[in-house]
Amino acid sequence: MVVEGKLVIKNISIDLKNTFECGQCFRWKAAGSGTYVSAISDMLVRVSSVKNSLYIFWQGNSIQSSDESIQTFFRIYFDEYTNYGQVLDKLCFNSEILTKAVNFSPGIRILRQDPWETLCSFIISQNNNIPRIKGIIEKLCINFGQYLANGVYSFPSAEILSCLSEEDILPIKCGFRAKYIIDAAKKVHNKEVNLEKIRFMTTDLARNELMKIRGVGPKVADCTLLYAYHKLDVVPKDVWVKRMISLFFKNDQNLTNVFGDYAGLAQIYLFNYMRKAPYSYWKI
DNA sequence: GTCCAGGATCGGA
DNA sequence: TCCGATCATGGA
Repeated sequence: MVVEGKLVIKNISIDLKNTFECGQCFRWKAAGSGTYVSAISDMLVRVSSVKNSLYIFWQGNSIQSSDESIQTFFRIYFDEYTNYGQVLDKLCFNSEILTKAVNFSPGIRILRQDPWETLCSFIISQNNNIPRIKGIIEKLCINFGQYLANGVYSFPSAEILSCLSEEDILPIKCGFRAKYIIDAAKKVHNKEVNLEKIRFMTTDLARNELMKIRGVGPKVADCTLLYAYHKLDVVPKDVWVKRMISLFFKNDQNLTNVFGDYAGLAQIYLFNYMRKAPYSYWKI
């Protein structure tokens, strides 16, 4: 049985291109005319934004949830209730580089993605580049996910992947990360690492819990905390962020003691700026 | 051919 | 505790 629904969120400041292509997620695809398509859970989802309204359409095959609970899910997924304008104004007030970054790519919102998909995606991200990360995740979904519609597959569950061996996932060409994915799937499925309990843990405990998985270090754990669990103070430190800090901040400074509770939000704007702005924009 | 990519692990000092 | 080599893969 096909279930469909739609939701319009009014008065929300969001730039879909900047939000979906800033490096926090890997599966939203441009579908023309400013529209983006992806799979969330077992739903095929299509979104577009006009002026200050966000239009969300979904269809699924076996959705148990009520229409109302799905609407609530999307309001939280797109972080409707955080006032980005107010927060960013405050953060930018004392930071010239962040002001440039926000002006360069405005409208980035930090999504609340599925913890398992986020964890698995950032395990794949290690020592890798974004185009290839997307390719590997795509192959993972095609091989082991469920076909939805329009060429879109769901992300395979930890349960599905926990039954596989490293050899089984050779087709996705993830290299040395194969053993990490399998270990993560097993530990998440048997609740040795309980992704639901992590929601209620302090940041430090949650990070240590995630790092019980082989191939999950501080960076992968922090990306999961920020992009799935919405810990907005967490700053994942990759090569770009380290590069940026060495260029624009003093030795004893880090993004946490400059931007406080929203350092992770500052981080995604700065990360995106460093990667996409021409060198002449941000060079000293 | 070499270098690098949203890093983590391992062994040796 | 810290440091360097190594881990697959593919594009530049």
